[in-house]
Amino acid sequence: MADDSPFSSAASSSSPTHTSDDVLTQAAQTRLRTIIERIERLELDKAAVANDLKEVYAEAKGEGFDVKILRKIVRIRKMDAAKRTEEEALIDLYLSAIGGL
Amino acid sequence: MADDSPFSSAASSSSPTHTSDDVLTQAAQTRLRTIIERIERLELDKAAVANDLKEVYAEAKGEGFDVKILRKIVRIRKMDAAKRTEEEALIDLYLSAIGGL
Amino acid sequence: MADDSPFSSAASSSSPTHTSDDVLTQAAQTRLRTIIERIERLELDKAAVANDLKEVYAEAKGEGFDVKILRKIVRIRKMDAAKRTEEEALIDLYLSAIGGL
Amino acid sequence: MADDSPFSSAASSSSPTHTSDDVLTQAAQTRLRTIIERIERLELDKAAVANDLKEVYAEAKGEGFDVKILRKIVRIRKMDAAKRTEEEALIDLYLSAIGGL
DNA sequence: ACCGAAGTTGTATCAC
DNA sequence: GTGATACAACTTCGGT
Repeated sequence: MADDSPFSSAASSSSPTHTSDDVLTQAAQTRLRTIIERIERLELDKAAVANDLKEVYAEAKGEGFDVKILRKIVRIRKMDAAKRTEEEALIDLYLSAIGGL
Repeated sequence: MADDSPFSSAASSSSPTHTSDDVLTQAAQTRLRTIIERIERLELDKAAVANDLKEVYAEAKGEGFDVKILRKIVRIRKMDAAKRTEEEALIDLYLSAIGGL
Repeated sequence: MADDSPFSSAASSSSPTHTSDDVLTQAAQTRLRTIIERIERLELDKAAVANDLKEVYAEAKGEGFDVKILRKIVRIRKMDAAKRTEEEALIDLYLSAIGGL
Repeated sequence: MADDSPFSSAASSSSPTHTSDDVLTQAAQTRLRTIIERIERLELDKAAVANDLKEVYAEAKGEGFDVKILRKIVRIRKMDAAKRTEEEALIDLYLSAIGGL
């Protein structure tokens, strides 16, 4: 049961010169760096899209639409009817159980 | 596989006397009320603390301190602390990843 | 004090032919539809990026990297960046507080 | 128009020995420290209350209550009737404007 | 499959 | 009133 996974045991710091990281092979370190870079690149993309969304909402707001309501619309359209009904029923139930609003 | 959770299913209002549902047992209704009360009490506490904070900032402002700067200092100090915590957690994680200490 | 914002007030459904309200002008309705579409398109993009991220993590995991550690590293690096930004902002604030540079 | 506010102009660093902070008088520095401490103390309180809340919800969940619904209940009770009605009306309006769900 | 934790999103408050 | 910031809620993900 050989173990070549990057984070597993294997010995460390042969010398005090090394501040860190000789638990990982050179290859694994490079690979790790690549992975982190890909992730951070994707997070940038994500932020960009999020920003675009913000802009659309801002623009809509500028034209007089109510952003809060727009968001609710989008959310409701995403949610299926059954779930919605069920949730409303539970709310009513709880409310009446504690004696109304 | 008994089910004694407050909702389950079961039908409602056997009699018109009850404005509220009795899908929840009397006990569950009481319990629910208690929970809601505790929550609402805690939210009051929370509001009180928030108010105290506002007052401290207002007082500081009255003495000529720049609130925006104050907030930023507090924020940076919080970030410091958080980062330290995260770093410690990372170390623990590394340690466990290589098979405990 | 003209009001050309999409909602305002005004009454509804002059005729039973219309299932929907005509409180919104035809133009506003079209605009609204366009906005919703743009939003939903962007949410698709967002989901796609999120999916790519998941894949990178999954792949890394397949190579033996610990996902939790990876995430923490990314998180700490993000905090670093944020902290640096905050610190620069603080300096600017200090500078303006003492009357510019 | 004398200016004795802590953050205002006044000259600085007479010597390179001082890394910082002689823009503020000794008294102001002490005062600043006190303020920061009070703020951080209050933030601890705030965190404690938030934690208590979490516990109440967790406990309720343990007894079979649906946390999501509990939160909605609390929110609804806080929100006044008028607002709620208005919001629902707007949602219906928008929905019908774009031709239903 | 569930549970707890983390991240993300939406909302409200506050200062300008 | 608008933007920033802080708060709270909901969803997702990884682990068990």
